[in-house]
Amino acid sequence: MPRTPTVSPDRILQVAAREFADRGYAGARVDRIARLARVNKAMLYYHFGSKKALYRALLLQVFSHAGQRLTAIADGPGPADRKIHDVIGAMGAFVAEHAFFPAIMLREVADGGVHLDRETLAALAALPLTVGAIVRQGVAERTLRPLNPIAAYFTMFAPIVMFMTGAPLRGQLTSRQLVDMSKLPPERFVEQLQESIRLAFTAR
Amino acid sequence: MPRTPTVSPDRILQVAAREFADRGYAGARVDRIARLARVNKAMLYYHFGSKKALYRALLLQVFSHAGQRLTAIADGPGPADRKIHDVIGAMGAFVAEHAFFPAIMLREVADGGVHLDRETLAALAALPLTVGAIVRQGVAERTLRPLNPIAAYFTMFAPIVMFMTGAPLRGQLTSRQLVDMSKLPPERFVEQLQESIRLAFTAR
DNA sequence: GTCTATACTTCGATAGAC
DNA sequence: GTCTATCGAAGTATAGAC
Repeated sequence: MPRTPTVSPDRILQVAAREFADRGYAGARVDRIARLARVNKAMLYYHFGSKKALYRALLLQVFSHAGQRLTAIADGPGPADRKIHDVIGAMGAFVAEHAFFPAIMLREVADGGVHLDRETLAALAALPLTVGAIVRQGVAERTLRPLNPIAAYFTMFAPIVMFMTGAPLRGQLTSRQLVDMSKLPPERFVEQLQESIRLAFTAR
Repeated sequence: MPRTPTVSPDRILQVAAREFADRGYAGARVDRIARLARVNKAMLYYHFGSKKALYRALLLQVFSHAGQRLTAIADGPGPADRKIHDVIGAMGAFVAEHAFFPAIMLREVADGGVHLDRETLAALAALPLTVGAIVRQGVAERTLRPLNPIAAYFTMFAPIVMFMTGAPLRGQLTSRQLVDMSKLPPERFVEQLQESIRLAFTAR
C-alpha cells in the first residue's frame, strides 16, 4: 500500500479520509479534497459522482476493512475472553494504521447514519455483530460473566474511539495549561483498557 | 425551568442545542435555529452576535452545568469507589435531562475544540480534572487499583457518551434489520456500565 | 427590541472544449 | 480522462425602517 498512490481515485480517497475525519461531512469541502489530491474538481466528480457518493465509498471501504479484522478473530479458535483482548488490540492496531478512522466513526454516530446507504450501514453493523458473537460464546462457555452484548460493545470500543479521536483536543487543553492530558501514549492506553475490560468482563 | 421559555435568548439556546447536537457546528443552520425559536435572524444576531458566539454560549452553559454535578460529588464525603459509581450515575442523569449533551460532547472531541475559546475549554477541562481527582483519592486510600486518570476518564465516560448519542444510528440499524440494537434502555446501560467499571477499577 | 430586504461569500455541481 | 470557467443554491451576516 503506497503512501502516495499514483492513481487518482486512490489519492482522492486518501485525502478525503483526512478531510471528512477532521471536519465531518458537512464541514468537508470538495474543493479542498480535490486540491490536496492534486486533481481538479471535475475529475473528482467524474470518478465519484457526488460528495455523498465519495463519502459512502470511503466509509464502505474503511468499515469493511475494520470488520474483516474483527471477524477473523471472532471466527478463529480460542476462548472468548482471549478474543475480547485480541479484538481490542486489533482495533488499536487498526487505528494506528488508519488515524482517520476513529473520528469518522465518532462523527457517523453523531450524524445518526443519515449520509449512509444500506450497504454502508451493513458494513458498519458487522462491528457490533461480531462483538456480540464473541460475548455470546463467552457467556455460553462461562469465560465471560453474563453481559448484554450491546453494552459490552460500547464499553470496550467507545473508550478507544474517543481517546484516539480526542488527541487534538487534549493537545489544546494541555498547551493552554488547563489540564495536562499529554502523558499517555496510545499503546499504553490500549493496554490499560485491555486490563480494565478483562477485569470487567471475565467470569470468576 | 419552563419547557418553552418565553424569553428569546433562552428559547434560542434551547433550539440551538438540538440543532448543534443533531448537525454539528458546520452543519447547523442559523436560519433554522431562528425559525424554530420563532425569532427572526436579525434578532438572533442582536442577542448573540454570531453563529460562533451562540455556539460558545451554549457550550459554556452546558459544560459548566455538567462540571458542577461532578464537582459536587468529587468534593463530597465518602470513598472514591463510591464516588466513581455516583459520577457515572450523575452523568447518566444529566444526559437524561439534557438529551443533546452527549452529541455535542462527541462532536467537540472530533472537532478538536477549534470553535471554542479559552473560557469554554476551561469549563470542558473540569470534567477530566474532577475524575482525575477522584481517581487519585482512590489510589491513595487503596479503594481503587492503580489507574491512569486519563485512561480512567475515557473508560468510564466514553461508553455513556457514545451509547446515548448513538440512539438514532441504532434505530436505523435496527429498523433496517441489520442488527437488533433496540433492547437496552439507557437506565439499564448505565447500571451495566457501573458494574463493569466497579469490577475494573476497584482494588482487591 | 423587532422586522424586511438584501449584500456578500462560499459551496456543490456541471457545461463544454480538448 | 482532463481541464477552465461558471452557474445556481444556500449560507452568514447586516443595513436600515419602525
